[in-house]
Amino acid sequence: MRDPGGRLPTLSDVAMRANVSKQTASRVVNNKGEVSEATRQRVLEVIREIGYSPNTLARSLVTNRTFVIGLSVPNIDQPFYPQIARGVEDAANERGYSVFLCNAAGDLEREVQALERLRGNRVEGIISFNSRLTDTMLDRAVGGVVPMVLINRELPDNRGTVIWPGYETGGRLVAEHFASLGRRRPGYLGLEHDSNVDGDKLRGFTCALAAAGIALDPARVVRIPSRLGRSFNALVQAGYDAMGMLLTRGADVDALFASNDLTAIGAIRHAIARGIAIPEEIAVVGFGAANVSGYVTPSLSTISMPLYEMGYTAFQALLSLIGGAQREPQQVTIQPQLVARASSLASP
Amino acid sequence: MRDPGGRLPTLSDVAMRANVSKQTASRVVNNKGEVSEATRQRVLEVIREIGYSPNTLARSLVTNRTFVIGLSVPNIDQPFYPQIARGVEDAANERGYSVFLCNAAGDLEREVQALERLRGNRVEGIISFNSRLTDTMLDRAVGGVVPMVLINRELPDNRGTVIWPGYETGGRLVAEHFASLGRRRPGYLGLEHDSNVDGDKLRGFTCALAAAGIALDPARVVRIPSRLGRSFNALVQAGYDAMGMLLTRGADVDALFASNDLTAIGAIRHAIARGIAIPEEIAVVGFGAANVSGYVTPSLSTISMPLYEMGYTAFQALLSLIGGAQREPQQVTIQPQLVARASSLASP
DNA sequence: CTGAAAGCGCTTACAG
DNA sequence: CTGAAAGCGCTTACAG
Repeated sequence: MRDPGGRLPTLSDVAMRANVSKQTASRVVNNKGEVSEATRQRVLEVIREIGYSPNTLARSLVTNRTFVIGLSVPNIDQPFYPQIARGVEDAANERGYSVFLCNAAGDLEREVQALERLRGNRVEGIISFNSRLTDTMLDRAVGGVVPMVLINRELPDNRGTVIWPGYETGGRLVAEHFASLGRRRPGYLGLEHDSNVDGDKLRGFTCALAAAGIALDPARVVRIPSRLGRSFNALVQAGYDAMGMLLTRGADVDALFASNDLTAIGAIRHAIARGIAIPEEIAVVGFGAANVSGYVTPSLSTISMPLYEMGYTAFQALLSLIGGAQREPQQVTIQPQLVARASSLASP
Repeated sequence: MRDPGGRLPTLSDVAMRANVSKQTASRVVNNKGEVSEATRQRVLEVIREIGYSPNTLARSLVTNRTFVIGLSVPNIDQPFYPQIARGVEDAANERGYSVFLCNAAGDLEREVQALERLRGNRVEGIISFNSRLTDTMLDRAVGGVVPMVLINRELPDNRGTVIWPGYETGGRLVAEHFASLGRRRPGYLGLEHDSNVDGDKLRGFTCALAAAGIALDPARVVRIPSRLGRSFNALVQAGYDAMGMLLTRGADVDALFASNDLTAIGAIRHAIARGIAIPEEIAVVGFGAANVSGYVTPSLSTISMPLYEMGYTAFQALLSLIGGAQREPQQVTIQPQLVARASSLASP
């Protein structure tokens, strides 16, 4: 256990019991450098005997490499993030890296602490999703010295890599979908905290609507005031309430684009509770392709982001920063797709 | 960045520029030991100037403490696990600990590698959920020397702590629910990989049924052959298929207990696709209280486990192992609750 | 209130 | 093929 036995066996212990130098023991542990077969076997046996496992911390101290990266997300307990996390971790493991997971929970102080802790642990890089930190906070936390890949956010000096999902394209796809369905009174249900993300979605939506000769009436736009990192149920509830506001306001929408699958689900539930037929009276499209969206009733049309691939790509981008292969600031865009389901299509 | 500038500033750099010894610099960094206000200010300024951040690895090497724990789950991209992970991480952060997350993905080799990596990083303890490793594999991987909390699994020599959710109680609750609804032909839909977990659920179910004078006909029991760590959609599909088997077999069930919310959802979809009314013809109850379960149609009755609390408790148990406060092997049981919804109740 | 020395467990040149 | 020495960045007794 901990205190009683004290420390774990070290390389010196191995060396001593095998009658070789630490140096030689190290050679067999790392399988590098020439060692006679006889001594190799002897050392390996001692290792097995005393249950030796190399102390990675000590190794890192001298090699200056940890093979660890940090991943910061607002809240792993929301759809989207687990799939992204899997993508990151799978990519990382394939290259011998481990992942520190941090939930920022939409709390600035907590996010700063998490980043500082990551830096203290000398992670080789950080992937940060939806960071709400200001440029200076970010700089202070990581000292502007840890390679970073940011998703949904710009970087201070164009250092590192920015991954920007095609939110604008997503908004455009929804607009074209509505137009093709002959819906002329579209509405938008967004999230305030996601200002830049939301802005992109709305911009794509508005532009493509305009191109189809449809105006987006401001009376048909609602933004949910909310902080990041809310729970699953809280987001559904927020969508429910927002739909209430929209309807109470008397907005006669015949199509609704909700910027998040969970708020879309809430909005639909509110509409149904009021006896409004979905999609006949209001066609609804969400965003994010959460797993849930295929199993609600009516099944939810949504803009699908390749989440796993996004995580996977993020790690690859980070790795090329770590390797120093990439000098120029880079911007990666990932394109979404429309998945049309019952909530927007006439016939299920 | 990485190679170019080379290493980050060290405590020696701070000491040199502040004209003090490393020792004194260390005292102000750690806020421990007496330092005159003048030198403290001088040192702090230098720290800010050169952007010094203590190297936790070096510190850990001498203190023999890392304040890091490992968390191994089959697949974070399934409901249940994210909420548990949040509970673990929140509890850990409150005590100054960080969490290494590992997805075992139902792959034994990957799980062993993950554990070895954790040991190499000298995590102070490990929480492992649903490990499929044999006792010997587990022992080899962690050297029987890292404090562990296992969920859903026994420990080799009764070392550490075992958390066992009240699966048997859960099964009993479902049986009593069915009995009170007057259902006399219950069926069971389980997962093969979860043999011990499944066994408990089934045992509780069977016993309580018997107590109510109802027999569980083996023809009404199906077990899905499956490996651990499957995706969300794969589990729903598995439930869909299993329901098909049950119905094809001609089992005339009037109530179904599915051991997992996702397989329950799949089973319901299959039934509906065949024109079977839920709950009128078959009452369905799932297990796990996944977030989704409240939003499908009909909403899914389920056995609710306090997932977040489970994670939180797991960390606390681990901490008491780490502190050496606890010597005796401990077994913690967490009790579930029935959440009755439309899939089992006559009126929604 | 401050500092010189030793050591945590490893690897990296450098000799032989 | 093998080893003695130095050092990674820190903290811990021990002196003054």
